Amino acid sequence: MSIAQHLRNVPIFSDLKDGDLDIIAEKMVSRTYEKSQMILLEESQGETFFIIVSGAVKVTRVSDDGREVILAILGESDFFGEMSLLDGEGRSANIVANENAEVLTLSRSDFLDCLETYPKIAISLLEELAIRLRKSDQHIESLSLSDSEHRIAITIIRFADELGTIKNGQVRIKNLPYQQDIANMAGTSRETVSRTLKILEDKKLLQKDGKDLIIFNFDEFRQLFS
Amino acid sequence: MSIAQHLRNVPIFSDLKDGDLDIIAEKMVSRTYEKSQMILLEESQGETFFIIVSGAVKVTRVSDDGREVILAILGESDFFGEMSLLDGEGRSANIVANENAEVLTLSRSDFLDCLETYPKIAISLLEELAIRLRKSDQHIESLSLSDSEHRIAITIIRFADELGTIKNGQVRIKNLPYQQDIANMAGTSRETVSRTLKILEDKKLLQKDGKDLIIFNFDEFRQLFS
DNA sequence: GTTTTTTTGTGATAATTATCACAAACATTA
DNA sequence: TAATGTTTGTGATAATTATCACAAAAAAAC
Repeated sequence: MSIAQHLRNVPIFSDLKDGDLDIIAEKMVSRTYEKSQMILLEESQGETFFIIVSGAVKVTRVSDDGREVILAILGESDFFGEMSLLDGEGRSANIVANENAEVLTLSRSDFLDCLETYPKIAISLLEELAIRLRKSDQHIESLSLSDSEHRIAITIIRFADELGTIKNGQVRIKNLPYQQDIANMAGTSRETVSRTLKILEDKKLLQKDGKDLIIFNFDEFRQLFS
Repeated sequence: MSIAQHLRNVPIFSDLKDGDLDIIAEKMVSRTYEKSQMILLEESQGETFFIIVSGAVKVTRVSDDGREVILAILGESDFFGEMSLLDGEGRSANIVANENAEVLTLSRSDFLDCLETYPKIAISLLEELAIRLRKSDQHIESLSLSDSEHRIAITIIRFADELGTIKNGQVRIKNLPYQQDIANMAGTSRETVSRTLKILEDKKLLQKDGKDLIIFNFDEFRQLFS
């Protein structure tokens, strides 16, 4: 698939005409990263905008003593790197390839030019940031008010929304992330994730299938926990 | 002060020329709310953009069983209501007047017109949302990784940044919010806030002075906890 | 197909923090 | 100023969850 064709799948570019897409596509550069490779380091100057073509990355913050919080796991057609381009601050998070990943990059100046030239992109980006802010707010609520079972369930719902495939009411999350990653997202410990997944299985709400996870009735599951 | 003069203090409008400010100012309507009055209700359709002229509001989410998380406390020149205007979803949070408050409002269509007409506003708004997202990320990190003492200290730092006045290295937060509100922001209990404030006083890091709170050495305090 | 490494499962224990129950301090109103 | 309502302080206890320490299972490397 050509770069322009990839761009068409990215929400913030989807409003543009083909010609405009081509112009932007020409400015983009493709890069690949291997699993576990660091893409962006916190505190470094942010000078690039990224779009994920394939694979997945995790957005993390790491505390002084090395413990990690996962803020999000992003997949195909998601983008990142815009924040420090916009507010001029340094990076606020690390980005690591969670699987082998192919990305498209746009330089700071080309990105800002884009916003000026195509106000529609700016507005789409506003929409996207509003959605992310909303998700953050939900995340904060969940961390503040819920016990670990709920937080873990909500984390699973986020994975299902992001990475899952639906088949008559049943969701399959292919390649469920490691328990440690789930824990780092849910703000709990790896052991608690292990125990809680078993509890949810005992309650017949979900089931492990190799590396995948199946949620039997996703609507019910969501209603139960969020 | 005229409406246009107020607007000049608001970051997202500060780039505009006087003439443009006047045009926008004409479309705005002033409203006042009394302490504890609900300004926006979660789940209601979002049709208005708000700018705070005086007073303060709190942005909250409330769980089914009535417990509240405070996402932010906003003051003079802050704005809110943009999120559901942008992504078309219903409100994600409640807004309650935390003190008597005067606000300016702009209708959904006038707000969106503004973005189209003045791309600079859209870009400033992007910057502001990026800043808020960054703060949310920090909040998530703190809830995930820190113990209650740290979370409470970080909450105090947020208040100091938002509401405090500096005088030779010492910050005074006038009218510190109730312990219950601090608890709802820090994701802990009111009693723990009470006990922790005492611990921080014992450590000679801060001191209560009537309704105010004084942080003796703000730089040191920030360094200790964030 | 072994060996080695990584990931997951699980018990026992410790640490943190919530909750409950009041008392004290402070504000507000009568 | 007394009376009432709110907010804060503090002990005792209970509940939740982290941590530690391994064993089991699964995956990757040899």
